[in-house]
Amino acid sequence: MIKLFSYIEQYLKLSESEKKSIAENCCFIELKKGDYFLQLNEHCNKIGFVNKGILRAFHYDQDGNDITKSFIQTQQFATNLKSFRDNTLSDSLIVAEIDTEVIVMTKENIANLSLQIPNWSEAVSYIIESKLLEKMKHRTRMVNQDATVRYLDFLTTHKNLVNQVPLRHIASYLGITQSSLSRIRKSVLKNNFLPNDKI
Amino acid sequence: MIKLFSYIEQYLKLSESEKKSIAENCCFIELKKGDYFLQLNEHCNKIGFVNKGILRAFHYDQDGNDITKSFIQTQQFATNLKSFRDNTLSDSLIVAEIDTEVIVMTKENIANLSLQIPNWSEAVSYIIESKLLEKMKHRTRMVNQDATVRYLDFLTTHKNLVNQVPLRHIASYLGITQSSLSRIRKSVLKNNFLPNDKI
DNA sequence: ATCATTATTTGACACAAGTGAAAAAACATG
DNA sequence: CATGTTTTTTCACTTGTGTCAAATAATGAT
Repeated sequence: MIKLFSYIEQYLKLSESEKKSIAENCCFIELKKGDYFLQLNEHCNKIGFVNKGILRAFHYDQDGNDITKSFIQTQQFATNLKSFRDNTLSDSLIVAEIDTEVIVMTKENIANLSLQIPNWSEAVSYIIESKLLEKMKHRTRMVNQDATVRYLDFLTTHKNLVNQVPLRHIASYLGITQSSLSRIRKSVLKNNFLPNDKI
Repeated sequence: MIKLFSYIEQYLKLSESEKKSIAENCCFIELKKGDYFLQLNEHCNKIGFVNKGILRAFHYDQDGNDITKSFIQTQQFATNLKSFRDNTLSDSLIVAEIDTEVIVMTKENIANLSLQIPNWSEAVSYIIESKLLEKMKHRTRMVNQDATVRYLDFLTTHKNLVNQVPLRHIASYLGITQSSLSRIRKSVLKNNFLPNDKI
């Protein structure tokens, strides 16, 4: 819970009573590796804050391939924002990559808090937009870089992830095949992290 | 102005007096081809709504290459959201690709309106988030598709754009070189829009 | 119209990445 | 630890894309 408070306080100073309100408006769940936080075609009416562990958001493409959209690490949020906002069915799934602790707030929780904490809604919007902008910037970068640079980028933006999740998920996240990622890893190792003078 | 009203009314019903308030809180500008709507390192304190024409948002990468981030067509918004929200310097530029009419609202205008129109701020947030989600989805798709599919995608999502902007800008938007785009266009034409059984 | 400029296509070649299958390594379970 | 399963690497081969330069085509200004 401490982590959640300090996260929110980056954007909105909280009094003790406000923290209490927040604590009363969320619940703590533990997911085992492979458990789903969000299923396909579920109405996503919740936001999860990863306290510990790793979640992975993905969807199935037209050929049924599992395509990773994001990895959600400690102190990051998990939800399908489109489904959450518009009450539509989720087109993506969120699964625990390892045993994971999640603090969950429902839409109702969040609405309750907006009555109890001044500027709560504004802060929530601000956080959501910030996260989206960040992801956006990252994705835009990915379109214009080759696979090796994308992988090196990934290593720095997703510290300690590379040995905790299957490489095929990283490959789909990077938009390359697993064999290709394997070759890139080899070349990165051999060339002492500076393949082809990149980066 | 009519277009702006009908756009906003997708999200928030407006009374006549509210429309009047909006009209009083924006200004209409005409940009000639090549004119900038937003310069590098400017504080972006405005949002533009394209009434007619085409704007293009881009940035310079580490090697000084002009990389197109988006094309902004009729009834779409132009701004650098990060700079707008956080009062930081813009790392991107927005230029008119052809002669373009833009309805401009400053941050101050928007703040004024929030005092005059109930739910104005919420609607603005909602619109911004929707746009971000849309762009995000699109970008994520781009990472996992090959260049030909991305180009065909582009043709459908950016109707009538292909013969109004230089191909090199489309190429950088798609994350490929101009020669590569040229070859793709050739093959798409030859194969009657169905290259390699794709799509 | 003509010329200069800019945009687009093409060519030759090298390198990057995909494919499908098989081998090797790592991991889990009895 | 032994076995079966999953994950990762490797192989041979094909296709896609980048690079750089040159050839065409389109555009704009005088």
